[in-house]
Amino acid sequence: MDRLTAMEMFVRVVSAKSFSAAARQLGVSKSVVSKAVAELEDRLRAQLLNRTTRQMSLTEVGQAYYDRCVAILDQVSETEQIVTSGSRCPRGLLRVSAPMTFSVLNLGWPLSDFMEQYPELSLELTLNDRVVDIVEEGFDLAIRISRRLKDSNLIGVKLSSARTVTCASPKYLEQFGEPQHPRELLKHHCLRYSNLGPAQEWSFRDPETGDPIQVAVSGRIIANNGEVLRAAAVKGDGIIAGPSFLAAEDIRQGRLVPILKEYAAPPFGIYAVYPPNRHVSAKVRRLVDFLKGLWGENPPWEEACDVC
Amino acid sequence: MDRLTAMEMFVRVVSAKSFSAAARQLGVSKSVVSKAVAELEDRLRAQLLNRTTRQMSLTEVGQAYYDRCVAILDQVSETEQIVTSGSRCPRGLLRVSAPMTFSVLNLGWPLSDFMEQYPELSLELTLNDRVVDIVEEGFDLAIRISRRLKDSNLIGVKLSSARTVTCASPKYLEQFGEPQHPRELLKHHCLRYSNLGPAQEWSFRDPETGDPIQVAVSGRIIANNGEVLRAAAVKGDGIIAGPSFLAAEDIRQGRLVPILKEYAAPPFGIYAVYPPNRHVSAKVRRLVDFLKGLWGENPPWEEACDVC
DNA sequence: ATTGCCGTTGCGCATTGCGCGCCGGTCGGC
DNA sequence: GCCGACCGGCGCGCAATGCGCAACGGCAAT
Repeated sequence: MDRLTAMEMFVRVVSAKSFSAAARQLGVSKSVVSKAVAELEDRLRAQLLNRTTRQMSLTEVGQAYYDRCVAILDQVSETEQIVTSGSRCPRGLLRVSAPMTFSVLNLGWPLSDFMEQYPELSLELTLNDRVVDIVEEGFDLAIRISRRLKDSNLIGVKLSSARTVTCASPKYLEQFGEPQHPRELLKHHCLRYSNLGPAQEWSFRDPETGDPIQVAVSGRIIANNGEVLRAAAVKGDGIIAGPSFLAAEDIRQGRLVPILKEYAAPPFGIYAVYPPNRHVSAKVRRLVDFLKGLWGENPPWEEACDVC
Repeated sequence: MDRLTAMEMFVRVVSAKSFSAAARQLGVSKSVVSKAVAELEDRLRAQLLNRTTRQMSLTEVGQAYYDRCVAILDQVSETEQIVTSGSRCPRGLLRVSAPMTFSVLNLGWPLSDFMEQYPELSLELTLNDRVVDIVEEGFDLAIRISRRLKDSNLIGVKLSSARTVTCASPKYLEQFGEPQHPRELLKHHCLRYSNLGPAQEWSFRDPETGDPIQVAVSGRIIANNGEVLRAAAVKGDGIIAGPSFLAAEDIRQGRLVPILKEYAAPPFGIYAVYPPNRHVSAKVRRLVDFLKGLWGENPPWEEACDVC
């Protein structure tokens, strides 16, 4: 018999001053209550209750045990309360890993709104363009931007999508001409992003055959930060192939002009990724839901790129 | 699965940082440990542990739960310690009911010795010649002096025996003559004890046939206290038929002389009586053992009466 | 004397308990 | 780079414990 259940039954018996009444209150047969108390007494090798047929009284050890049982049961229920509450209402610390550029542009204000909803929640947002080991480093959630989730033992939820937009400033295009085919990029100044690995190949797709086109571009500027490259592109330093969310505002304002639009590679996904735990905490679930509702399949950055 | 056992397993897993190690330490199969933790997580609807194949880490709620589990388990084991210790070593309050006269004469010093052995024990000795309801009034133990224990739902242990000794002072016998047969008591001043009920019959036994002889004695002094009657007898006020332990010292000193010795009724028992609990506490067990060893079947009062 | 309620106990049945063995996966040693 | 050891999880078969039901003895009130 479960020891805590036996304690609960014993406490009930004492407070009800009756085995039968306790059994009724607990919704079990009285034999269960009787056996529970007898089992406690056997384990403790002590008499807890003096049974007269007509009434019962606590022995001295029974009284001491009763007091402590009440304390223990209180503590247990308080503990379960605290722990269980975390599965209903977001609370505690939420550790999120997210890519740098995307988050700076799109995650700041929304997260602030999210946090306002849950006063008991703390957020630790770690911006990093590395692919972090989410469980090893103790993150609750990561936001990944990639064409395909390869880490199969993680749960990935698609939040939205984006695509790579190739563009340059009007001034640059005026000066160097607008390429009409990806291969022409070889003769252009391309602003390269170093985080994707040493091999700097830009991906396109043939609009007729659908075949991928890889172009090993070159250029004098390489950075591991999209914002820097974007600023360089706006300034007219070269052509940038960056995510739509990075270029959207500049395109909307006319500072950058999309090129090679018909050769655009398929869009990639923006995912929320978390460990495949059987019990997803409320804080993670709520944040994922929040992010899903935030952008959907027609996020603002895509809209901005479409209208061009 | 027992909730406390599951907590213990969880705590073990955390401290060992491994399910397998915890299982080995606890002497169970690892599937049990795995299921115990999984069951905890299911009940709490929360993830307690982040499992990587190679190592595991506590989640935030897991850490909080772990801390509280340790506290709860400490409290439980401390409680069991305290309660169980009472079944090994006498402690707490020992409530004893005992007859007045016998205890004043024979229980004082021995009980003092007994108490010296157990510093953690307290004694509440209630002297009373009533037949108390031992469980109703909350006594741990009662000492009963009677020919036969009739309260069958109590456990009775024979500690020793005594008998009724009929005697008078030499001066009384000189003045009124020594009766040679119980029936002659009808013509004597008999000092009567009122606690045995309204019918005042003294019991004897025919030494040849073994038949009981009942004599409805009379006399001008009735008391519910043996000491008073003994004092009266010593003073020469009449014949007393009292327990051997009451008269022993006076007989030894010659202040009282036994009479009608061959008509003496069979001895009666001195019993320790306690409720028929399945778990007899150490304090009761030890006191019973102590009292049994104290007198045995040849108590000092019997010796004193035999030599006469 | 009878009735009703008490706590306990035996019984039958269903549930859960356990250990065992296997699986996918990861890491260390050679 | 490959193999073996170990990890945690899971399904299986068997045994143990769980439960409710009903009967029992005891006691108090009627």
